[in-house]
Amino acid sequence: MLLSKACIYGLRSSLFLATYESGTYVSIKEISETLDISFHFLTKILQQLTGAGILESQKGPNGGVRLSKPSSELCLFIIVEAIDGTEIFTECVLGLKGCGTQKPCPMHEKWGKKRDDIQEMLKSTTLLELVEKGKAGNLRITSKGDFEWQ
Amino acid sequence: MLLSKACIYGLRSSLFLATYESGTYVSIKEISETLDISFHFLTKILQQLTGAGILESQKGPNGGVRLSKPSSELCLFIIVEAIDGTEIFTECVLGLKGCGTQKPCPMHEKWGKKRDDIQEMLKSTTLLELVEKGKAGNLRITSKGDFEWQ
DNA sequence: TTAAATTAAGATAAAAGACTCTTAAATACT
DNA sequence: AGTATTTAAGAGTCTTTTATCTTAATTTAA
Repeated sequence: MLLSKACIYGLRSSLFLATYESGTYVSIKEISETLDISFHFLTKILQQLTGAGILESQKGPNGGVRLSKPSSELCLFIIVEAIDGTEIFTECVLGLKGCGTQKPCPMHEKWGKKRDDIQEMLKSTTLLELVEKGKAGNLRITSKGDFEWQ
Repeated sequence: MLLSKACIYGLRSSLFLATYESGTYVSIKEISETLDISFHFLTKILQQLTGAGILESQKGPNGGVRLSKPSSELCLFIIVEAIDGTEIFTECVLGLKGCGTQKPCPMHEKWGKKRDDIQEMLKSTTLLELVEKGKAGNLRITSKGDFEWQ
């Protein structure tokens, strides 16, 4: 698995938040129920995103979390970075520490290209783009597939 | 991490075995010491590769393991497949079960391409190719980098 | 100003992955 | 035959990830 579960949940939640009108807080309970993710676990993950400045949170009734920027300005990369870090974009496919152009492994060049491709993809894909694609094709963001795009 | 540690150790060991003259058994102890991998853990991993027909094993003095085929006929994919399985080449980047062309997620197409690229790379890369590359450039297959190509 | 709603934070538990230890089985060599 | 060497196999431990439970802090609204 390329991304941790925490990271995947963070991505799905961000995508879900991007379907809401900008500025409205959505409670974590609602997110966790809609996306079928453990509430307490999700709370911690979204705290990380809040800490990273990707989300804003509000306590109390009618509180919740929301995107800190327009969905057109949020790419997948910064969410992955905030939760899983950037190590996955630098680490050696053979697990060798310090593998790089200085002292590479035999796979370094080939793997480096694929890694960079993935990173580029995550950087160039915005939440807005995915929401538009999702709406247009009625695509899934839950395992059950019962999510209705607004 | 894309590949499990077990898988990485399997790949490194296979690469190491490919530096030996075809037919010679190499003891797991030697592999584990050279590549700095826990002996008992490695034993199990190599048992998996033996079970999958990628390696052949021989018990007793002067026993060990060896590649079952010429290194030119062994690609990285079958080693990954034997240890980590093929799920990594089919699973959804958002973790949605059953995500596919039938009922895709918004990332399905983009991620599918990257996944396929990686699979293609692993299928088209043989142990021989990596050994030749390693010898030519004195590249690393250990973390310490103290490995000497024969 | 009190009660309800909600995120924040810490402690705990369960599951999975990574690694270790022990014993058994097979084989070669003396 | 006996002994040392080596893989095979099973049980057990440690660590990280994933998930849960409990309590605290904040905020809205009646």
